[in-house]
Order: sequence, then structure tokens, then C-alpha cells
Amino acid sequence: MLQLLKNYISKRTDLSQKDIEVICNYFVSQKTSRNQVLINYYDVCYQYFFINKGCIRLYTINKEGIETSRYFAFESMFCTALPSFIDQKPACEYLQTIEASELLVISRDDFYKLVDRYPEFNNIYREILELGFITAQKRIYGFQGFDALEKVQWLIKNQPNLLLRVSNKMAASYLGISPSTLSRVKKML
Amino acid sequence: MLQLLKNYISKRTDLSQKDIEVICNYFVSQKTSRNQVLINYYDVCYQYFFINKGCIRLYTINKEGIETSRYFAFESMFCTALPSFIDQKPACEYLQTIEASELLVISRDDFYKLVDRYPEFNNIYREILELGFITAQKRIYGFQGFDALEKVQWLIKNQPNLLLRVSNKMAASYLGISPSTLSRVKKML
DNA sequence: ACTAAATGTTGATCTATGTCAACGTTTTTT
DNA sequence: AAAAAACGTTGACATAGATCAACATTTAGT
Repeated sequence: MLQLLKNYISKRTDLSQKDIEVICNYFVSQKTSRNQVLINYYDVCYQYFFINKGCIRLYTINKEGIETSRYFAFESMFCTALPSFIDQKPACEYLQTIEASELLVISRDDFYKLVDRYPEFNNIYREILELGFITAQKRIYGFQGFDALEKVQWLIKNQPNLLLRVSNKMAASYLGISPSTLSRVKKML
Repeated sequence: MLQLLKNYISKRTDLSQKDIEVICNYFVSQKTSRNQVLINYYDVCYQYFFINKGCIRLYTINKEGIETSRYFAFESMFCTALPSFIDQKPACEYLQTIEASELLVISRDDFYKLVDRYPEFNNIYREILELGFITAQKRIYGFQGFDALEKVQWLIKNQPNLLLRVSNKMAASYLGISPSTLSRVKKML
């Protein structure tokens, strides 16, 4: 059950199996149902999730009630409402599993404990941040000045899983286009 | 000349003045002119810049020759072409000082040396990454589904310096709207 | 397997904002 | 100080994509 997480860590560090074992034991398994909400808008986030199986969506709902999908995380990925996790302020976003999922959960306290205790784990966190930053950058810059067709092509190139795993509606709200437009654009590919 | 940087570090760590001194001495001063390009599109970036005075713009030019501004950094901020700095691949973006500026420059090697040698400096890097990530997130999510007026209002609220320090043209290209629209929107405020 | 609900598709409009061009103003360079 | 270049503003027009609505299809829960 901890196998994916162990692989994740051993692939990125030269920690001993023993240390990896110790680290992994800070994580607790949690099974969730489809569309189960993990973090609510006004929640302060004090958990980090590793996805064993399934998919987490990060999204918001604006004052008009329109949902915007911010991020999708799949198997072997870490995911949390990071700004809230870091600053301990209300998330202003939702976290939900859009499929029945198996998560490995670690508390914020334990997470930072590991970051401070194991330089290698610190490096993993650094890598998560660096990667998150780069991904966010790519997304902003990839979308600047793109029309609907170009956005979809960008998505297919950069996150091909996404269109296969999530509904058109969610993908559209991720791309910032309407479902109708996504539907029309797909025919032009 | 190193005062701003010293303040920056001492504000964020409990390092001794001696250590701060040592750290700061890895930085070299560089004066630049208005519109001087620091990093070119195909350059690999191996420097981190701290801004003593002035302003750095991060931007790209697409195949149609259109400039898109990605980021603006002002006094007491660290700035580099981070994806390239991290991965040592071509930047695919430009870095320029849009005003005559004074920068403190540290090489990538020295930077990571400090990160590894001083846990406190590691924390500073972590903070830069966390903050960069949060800023990027906010920008993506702030802009999702916003119209031109809302984007400008968002900018005024979240980065009020920006509209005061940079040209309308650059601000517009940062917001992803045309200069005409920005001009028209400003009258509605 | 059946029913209800959610999602996807498509056509007909509408609208925000881009583009282009002309002009005035500011900034930069020599 | 003059000339040139860049920038900002404004109007007329064009258009990508939003919205709305009707219908078809898929999915989920009992």
C-alpha cells in the first residue's frame, strides 16, 4: 500500500530503505468516494496528500456560482491546497477526489518535521515547489495570447492524461473556455 | 551597497552578522542601463539577481513578434529565469532591466553552495519558491474568467506598484489585454 | 436493468475586446 | 534644442468565443 510512495522517494533520494520506511509511516491511508470534498473553501489546510490511486481536483467557485478548475493531480503525485498549507490561512479553494481514490495523508506538522529532519526529504519538498512553480509558469505563459484551439493543443502536448481522465466540463473550466467551445474545437483537431 | 541584501537576510533568518557578511560576499554588484538584456532567449541561466535599485522584467516574444511580459521584480526582490536556472535548459524567455539598475549577482554554483551549507539560506530559497509559487497561482486563478476591468482591478489590489512603475504597454502585455483596452478601462475606474 | 441526473453537441445570437489607423503627447537620442 | 522614436488615446470596425436553448448521449445510483 505504501509501494508507490516508497518508489517516489527512493527514485528521488539515496535514503536507506529503513529511513524510507520511517518516513512512509507518517502517512495514513484514506479511501475516498467520487466527488468527496477534502478541503472546503474556508478550511485551513493542514494535510498533504499523496495519490495512490485516483484523482484530486483543485477548484474554486466564484460569486456567480461558476466553477473554475485549477489543477488536477493523478497517481504518484503530491497534492494539497498549497498556499493555505504554507500560510495557514483559509484555502479559498476546494479540494475534491473526482474518482473513488486511495490517498496517503500526512499532517502539516509531520511533513515539516520530516523536511527539517531529513535533508533528502527537504530536497523532495524543494523539488515539489520547483516543479509546481515551473508548471504554474508554463500554464500562465502557455495560455497568454492563445486562442481556444491553441490552448487545447497545448494541453494535449503538455498534460495528455488530463483530457482522458476528466470530463469535458472540467477540462473546459481548466482551460478557461466554455464547454461548447471545447466541444467545437475538438472536432477541428 | 549590500545593505538591502543584508536586511533581506537578517529579516528572514537568525544568522549572525558574520555569516550574513560571508553570504553577501558571494554577491557581485552589476550596474545596468535601461533596457539592458541580462538573459537572452537561448541562454542557459546560471545567475540569480537581487535588485538593489531598479526593475527587472521577464518577458518573451512569440513567433508573430508579440511581446508578453511575464513578471516584474523591484527593489529588494530576487529574480532570475527560474526554470532555466533550475533545469539548466535554454531560458525561452528574456530578462531585462527596464530602468537603469543596480543588481547584486550570485552564480548558480555559489547559490546552491549556500543553500547546502546554510540551512537558513535553504529556508530563504524555500521561501522564494513558496512565494513564487503562490504568486503564480494567484495570477493564474485571479485571471481565470476575469474580464479586462476585473484584471486591472485585481492588479491594483495585488500589485499596486506595477501600474506606477511600468509603461501601459508592458502592463497590458502582462495582463493579456491590448494597450487600447487598458487605456479605455483605466477611464472607468 | 431502469430511471434520473449530468454531460456533451450543435445552431443561432450577442458582446467584449482585439485590430487598425490617425493623432497628440511624451521620452530618448544626438 | 531639435529631431526621431516610442507611447498613449480614441474612434470605427471585425471577430472569437460566450451564452442560451434544444436535443442527444452518457453516466450513476437504486
